[in-house]
Amino acid sequence: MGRRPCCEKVGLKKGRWTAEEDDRLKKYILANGEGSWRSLPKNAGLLRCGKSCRLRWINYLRCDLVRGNITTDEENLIIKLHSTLGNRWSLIASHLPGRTDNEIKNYWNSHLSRQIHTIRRRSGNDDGSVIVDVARLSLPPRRKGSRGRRSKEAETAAREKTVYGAVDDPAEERVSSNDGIISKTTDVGGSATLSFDNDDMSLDLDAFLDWDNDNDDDDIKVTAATGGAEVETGGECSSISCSFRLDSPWNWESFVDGEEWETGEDLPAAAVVESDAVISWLLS
DNA sequence: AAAGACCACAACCGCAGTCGC
DNA sequence: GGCGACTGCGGTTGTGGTCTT
Repeated sequence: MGRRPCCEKVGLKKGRWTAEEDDRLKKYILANGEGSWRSLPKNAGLLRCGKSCRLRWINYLRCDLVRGNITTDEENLIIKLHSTLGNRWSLIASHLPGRTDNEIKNYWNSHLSRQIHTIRRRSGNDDGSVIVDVARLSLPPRRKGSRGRRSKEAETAAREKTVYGAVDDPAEERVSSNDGIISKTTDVGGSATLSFDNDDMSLDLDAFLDWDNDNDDDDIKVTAATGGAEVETGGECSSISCSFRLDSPWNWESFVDGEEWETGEDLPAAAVVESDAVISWLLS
């Protein structure tokens, strides 16, 4: 004998909840408490599956939910927790009061994974090595509803609204360590160089230069070098250099071993990319 | 102005773990 | 110990809103 479905499917309503349904469910649970999801719909006078009621309550109607956008702190925490816990959303959610596993899962899938999506298999290379697209890692998430490539104006406007690592003092540079992930914000004129010592890691130089070429205002200039020799385009590179205008706050996320690095300097030898750790984290 | 593309998020579905009989 | 009910979790899908063309 097979498992009985959680509820009789016939005649039950599906899809979006109405305000009246929400009201009924909320009143019932406030009066009778959570639980007994199977019998709840009938008792509350709802033509819904018990699982649907439970989900609606947990993800939307509960009083202790935090409304509003995920903050930068929460985002950093999610990234950190995901690096150690993987897709165990309920466990991750337990560390973020007022946030639900569904909310975090959706946020990850729609915002963070797209940034993480910058890791790609190197085409034509079957040794499992990967490419990290630093340009895309650095771009803020797209706004809802946008499609395809942004217009230059929209791209510039969105970048100006970027809130990554806001810096109060223009001369200040902040570096935060996060289990091998360094988030670096630079908003002072100068340059920064990111070097990869590991052959398994490289930059998608084409994408990076394409992106740079789309910026008319010259707020960021990119040059690239392979083995110390500058190249103009194409291929992959072992290091990049970027110069920043004074009024162009920018954020770098890279994956190094926790050592700070200074504007205008190469990464210290101890701060080479830990490709294995990064790859396993990104692919987890 | 309209159509189509794309994204964010709500909701659904199937599976697995736990509990009680 | 076996079985079914219940619950919770994670993956996936559907829908509505927004933006571009």
